[in-house]
Amino acid sequence: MMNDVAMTTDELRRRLREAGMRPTRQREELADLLFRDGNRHVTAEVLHREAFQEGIQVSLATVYNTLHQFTQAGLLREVVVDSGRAYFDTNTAPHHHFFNTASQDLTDIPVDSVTVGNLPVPPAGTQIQDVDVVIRITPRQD
Amino acid sequence: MMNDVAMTTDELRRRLREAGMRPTRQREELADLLFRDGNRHVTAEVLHREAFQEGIQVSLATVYNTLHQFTQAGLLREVVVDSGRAYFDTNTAPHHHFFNTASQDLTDIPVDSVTVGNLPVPPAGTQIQDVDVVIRITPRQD
DNA sequence: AACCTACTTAGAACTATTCTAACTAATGGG
DNA sequence: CCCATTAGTTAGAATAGTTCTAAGTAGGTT
Repeated sequence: MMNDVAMTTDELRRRLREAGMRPTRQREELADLLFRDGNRHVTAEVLHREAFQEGIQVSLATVYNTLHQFTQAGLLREVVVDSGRAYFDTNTAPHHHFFNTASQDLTDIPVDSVTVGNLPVPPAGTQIQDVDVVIRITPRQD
Repeated sequence: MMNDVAMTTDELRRRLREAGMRPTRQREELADLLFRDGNRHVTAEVLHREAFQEGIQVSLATVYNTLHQFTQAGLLREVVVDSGRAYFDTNTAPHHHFFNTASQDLTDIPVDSVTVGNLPVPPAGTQIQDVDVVIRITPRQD
């Protein structure tokens, strides 16, 4: 199944219901912002500001709740690249990230252009959950 | 040069001087905690508590300052694995990490047991600074 | 419509971190 | 050795990001 980021309203409602969530105005409008224009990487603050600018009335608390609930439901994925704020990625397929430390900008790395080979054996009593590769980049000084 | 984590007082003083820092009691005692027992991964809170337990008088502000200054001087390296707190690693040689999401425990992955091959070309105008691999692990459910 | 329960919200609370500005200590010159 | 200079330390305030609380609101069901 391909990661069809642009999602219809019906598709979204179905997925919310499957996850035990009611399709509320706030969740639908935030989902529209998140999924209508292809892959995105947002923080709670950024999404909240963007909603406000579009005239969508939603509190910051609801933005946080929604981001976490969507993540639980598999609609989003959290990406850890900064020890001060959480980023959420609409692309839930396995892939890795560039993080521009100067601009705080997070972008996807095309799946096949990094290969992580030769995975280590996890410590006794544990199992691997995820393998995250973050390539930190800076503006090039010429 | 190998990463000689256990550092003599003289070696430390030299490195502090090189980085333009005076060798103060607080910096020397924190350095001792950090480097005397091989590789460690600490948060500011943890190091501060540990110092307190050993009878070392140092404020939390100084712990933060010291961790950042040591990082600047190349004695430590910050590892980003949690969007809520910063971890610092005494091992500054290139290597990657396991992060146990249940226990919040961070451990090194032996250098050669992961290979990241086939690095992608960074976006125009940028250059690669670091490649961080974090393998998130959980307790195994049997 | 009425009821139940999930959802949203403002604001308070909390956690990690940084800042401020007053004191203290290391260093170097006389 | 003492003083002046400047870096460093500190308590506490401030800030940033996030979560919590408890009161009101709105889906969904009957």
